[in-house]
Amino acid sequence: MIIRIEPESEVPIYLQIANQIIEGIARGHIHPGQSLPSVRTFAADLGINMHTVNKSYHHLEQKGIIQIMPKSGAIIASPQDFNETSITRLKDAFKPLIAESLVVGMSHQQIQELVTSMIEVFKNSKEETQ
Amino acid sequence: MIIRIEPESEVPIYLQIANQIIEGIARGHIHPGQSLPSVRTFAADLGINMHTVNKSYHHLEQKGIIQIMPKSGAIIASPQDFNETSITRLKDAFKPLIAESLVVGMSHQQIQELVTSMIEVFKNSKEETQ
DNA sequence: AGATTTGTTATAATAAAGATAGAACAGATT
DNA sequence: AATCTGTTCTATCTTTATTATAACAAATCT
Repeated sequence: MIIRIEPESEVPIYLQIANQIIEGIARGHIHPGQSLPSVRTFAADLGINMHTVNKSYHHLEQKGIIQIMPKSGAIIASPQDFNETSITRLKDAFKPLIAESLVVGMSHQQIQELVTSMIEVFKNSKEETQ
Repeated sequence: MIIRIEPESEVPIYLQIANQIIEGIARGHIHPGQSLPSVRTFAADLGINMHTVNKSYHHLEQKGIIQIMPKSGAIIASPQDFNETSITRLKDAFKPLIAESLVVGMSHQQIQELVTSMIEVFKNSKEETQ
């Protein structure tokens, strides 16, 4: 999986990595059960520090998206391993964005279309990879 | 409009304020053209620093949601004043959330239902207020 | 078994962001 | 004229983000 880091971005590097891993799973480039590169080799590939990658992994583990096996490595979790709190957190994250969309003048339909088209993008690239 | 600040939240105060103002507009508690409290009085009401409120306002102005009249005050902008870049930024913000929703195991329908129910919440409280 | 790789832990340093504080300025409002 | 407004400036403090070394012990590989 190819990950690109924008050092000048306002979003921190460890979140850029985490988000792109999540995207990679959604697109089917990587699958549950597969292992992620070690924090050291990943950091070397990206040209960044080991601890930054480590922070990404723990961020993903906290979300329940990966499982870190101490002294061994990290693997992508299966969807059935997720808890209800994941969805609660997602709701809280969606709320301000939907509010802003409405304030900006988007209609109910426009917002739905935006969401649908984005889901399709992920599902399409998943079909291509499978 | 009532704004509640959680000092222990991981989301910065200036964003809590901005998000709740956006929500207030979406809910119809405040309307385009209306003026926001001055940064000093608002800060006094919330028990926080003037500069934190000022940062909120400039954050909202950058999004195009309010207009700051120098040396005078801030008013809520009208939806027609918004540019296309607002929607582009929103797309980028939605992307990681939708990816995560899919990874967590939510179906296309479940995501749509989540979005729809949230939009309804805003629209309902808007009808009540009007 | 021995060497290597793994995540973990600890300490340290730097830079940026978030928040507060106080003060002064000049335009706008009353 | 007095007050209120956002603006600007300096300053301090805390937290977060990132990098840098180093050492440790469990897991893995050869």
